[in-house]
Amino acid sequence: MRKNDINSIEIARIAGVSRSTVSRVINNYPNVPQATREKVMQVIERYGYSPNFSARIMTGMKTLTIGLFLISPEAIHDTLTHALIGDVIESASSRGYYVLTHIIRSTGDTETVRKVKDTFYQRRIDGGIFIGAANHEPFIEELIAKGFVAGIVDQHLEGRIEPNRVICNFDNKLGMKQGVDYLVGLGHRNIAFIAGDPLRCSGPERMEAFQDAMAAHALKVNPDWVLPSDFSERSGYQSTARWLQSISDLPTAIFACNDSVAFGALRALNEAGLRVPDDISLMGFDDHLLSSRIQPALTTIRVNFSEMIDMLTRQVIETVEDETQMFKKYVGTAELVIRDSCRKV
Amino acid sequence: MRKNDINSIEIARIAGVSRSTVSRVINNYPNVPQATREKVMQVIERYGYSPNFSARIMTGMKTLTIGLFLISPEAIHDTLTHALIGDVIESASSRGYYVLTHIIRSTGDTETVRKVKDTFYQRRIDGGIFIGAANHEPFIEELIAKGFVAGIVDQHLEGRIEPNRVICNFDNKLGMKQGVDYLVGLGHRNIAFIAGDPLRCSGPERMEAFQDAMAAHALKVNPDWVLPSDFSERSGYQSTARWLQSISDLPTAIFACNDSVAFGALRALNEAGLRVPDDISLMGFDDHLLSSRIQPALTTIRVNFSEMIDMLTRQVIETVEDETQMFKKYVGTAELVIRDSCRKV
DNA sequence: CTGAAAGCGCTTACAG
DNA sequence: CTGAAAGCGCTTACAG
Repeated sequence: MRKNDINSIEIARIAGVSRSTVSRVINNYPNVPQATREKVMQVIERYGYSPNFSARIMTGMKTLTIGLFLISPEAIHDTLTHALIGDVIESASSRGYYVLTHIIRSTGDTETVRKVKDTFYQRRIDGGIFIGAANHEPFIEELIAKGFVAGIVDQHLEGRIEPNRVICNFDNKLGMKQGVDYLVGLGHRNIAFIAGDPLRCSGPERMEAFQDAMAAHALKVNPDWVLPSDFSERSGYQSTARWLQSISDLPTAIFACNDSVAFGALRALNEAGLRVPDDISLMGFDDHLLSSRIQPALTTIRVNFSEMIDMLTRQVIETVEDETQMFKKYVGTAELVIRDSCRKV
Repeated sequence: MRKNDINSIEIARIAGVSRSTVSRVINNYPNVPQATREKVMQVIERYGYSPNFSARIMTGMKTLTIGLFLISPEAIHDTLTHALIGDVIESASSRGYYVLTHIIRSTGDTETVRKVKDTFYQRRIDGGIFIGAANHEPFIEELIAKGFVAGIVDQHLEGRIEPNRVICNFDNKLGMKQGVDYLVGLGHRNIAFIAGDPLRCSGPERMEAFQDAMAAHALKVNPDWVLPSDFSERSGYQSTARWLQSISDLPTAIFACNDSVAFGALRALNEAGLRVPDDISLMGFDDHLLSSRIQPALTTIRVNFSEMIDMLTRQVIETVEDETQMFKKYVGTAELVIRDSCRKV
């Protein structure tokens, strides 16, 4: 009772043809006369037959499934990540693809990594998308080397342009420049920076872009004012709290590597009795869904995650379907959004 | 190069045993001597072998995959739905399960529904979870009748307690009672209600609970003050805007069937020049992530979606793994959260 | 304890 | 245009 108990051999018998012909009809082979095709189709419809998926895969057919792998040490309660997941599913579904998702708590967990790799090796998916990966994550590189198609968010490897590699980024340089220009325009000279995860591509990239943008105004970056963090609200909070206790001089502004970190920093600042923007200005990056809602509304750099994910998903699918595709990289633009968290000094 | 080119027959040859034995080792059969087991395991490790997934499924093994099907006419941009998806993935991943997701734009789209059903019939998944389904959605009932395990959010069918049916709800009666009691306690007598999707279980259920709670205070529900809607912000907005133009008397409070609808209603009220809570009080249901952030912060009934989803996912997996499980239903509690959108009259 | 063989349900050269 | 047969890679009674 728990199986679709009719198979191609039954269909063939009822239609009075061979399984070969049934298969040809299903797979739209051109060399089937219209009359035969219709006769077979009628039987297929009548019995609600659809070919067994696993059996088809074993013959090397596509799975119409894209893998989505989230690399995240903590439970995923971040609205932004949730939205990214939704966007992948949305984009893939609209193209008739299923999405097979799994969370990788740690890339050091060999069993989970193994399961994820098997997903490719065993052809459960046609290609995969990775969110939260370190730049140059070895097991992903291994998959790419094996020829599997992989789409990676926030990744950059100089010179790696395999046709089965699809990557996407934002224009961090442009974004950081706009943010720093704006702060400098407000009169800020002493600007702290909360850095992102050094292992992720955009961590060092935003940091470097920040330094370049400062240098363009002939401003120095005070090493005591560069805080470590990892893109999470929690670490933004902890890092800022610790830093506030350790320093004597305060900058007039803080540029956080992203909005989540800015949320954490804001909380730490408030707890230390500092008001934003009256006592200190705070700038984020990403334009998180909540950024316009918090108190004070966060001035930030807007990037378009939905568009990026849609592009990435689309290109992964296109690459899967047409192996002659070339290396693809998407770089989303960035734009300053002025709200209430920065003020003139 | 694109396949895991070693198979059980090769492993068997190298280890000097038969494929049968390799299979027994992999599947932890008890009747394999320790020495043999280790010999085989070593070869498996060395070659990074893992059995082909499709081939295993064809022999009737489990897939360790749960389906997640979202029934939603529009693109999913709702934070709450995103969070639900994340929770399913989180819960399933923590139990070693993959999640196969697909969006169903319309249950009238026979091709998509067919693809979803095939997902069960072809054993691509061990069981499925449905979000956004109408109460008594025929194709889901068909799957349950066939013996597949299905977990359904927001569903209730009197007397349907098949062991492979898993459902979850919130205590709408309790929630509505608390909300109405609170409003009445603030002096409100004239309370409008924005109803949810009549096809979904909690639509009529919340409506009825509202009426019961009103009746308990001997209050009548004015039929002109019952607005249709479908749980979406858009419909909350449209319905409220239209209603405001059509009526002469205003109630002193509006109870929305959920927070999204309340957001829409709030916008319509503001556009009509009405202030919440000064001119009219507004109460939501669900405690949406944004409810504490909006202006004014929304008074609402809090339910715990994460816990509900985790429970549902867990029970679906347990039912899949142990067919002797009985019918399971989860009813989450509901609790009043007082914020700023309701005032005394 | 272990191997040979059947069986799962397809697709696709191959031969006609 | 179409069928018989091989092959995909497993698992699991069956027989020993």
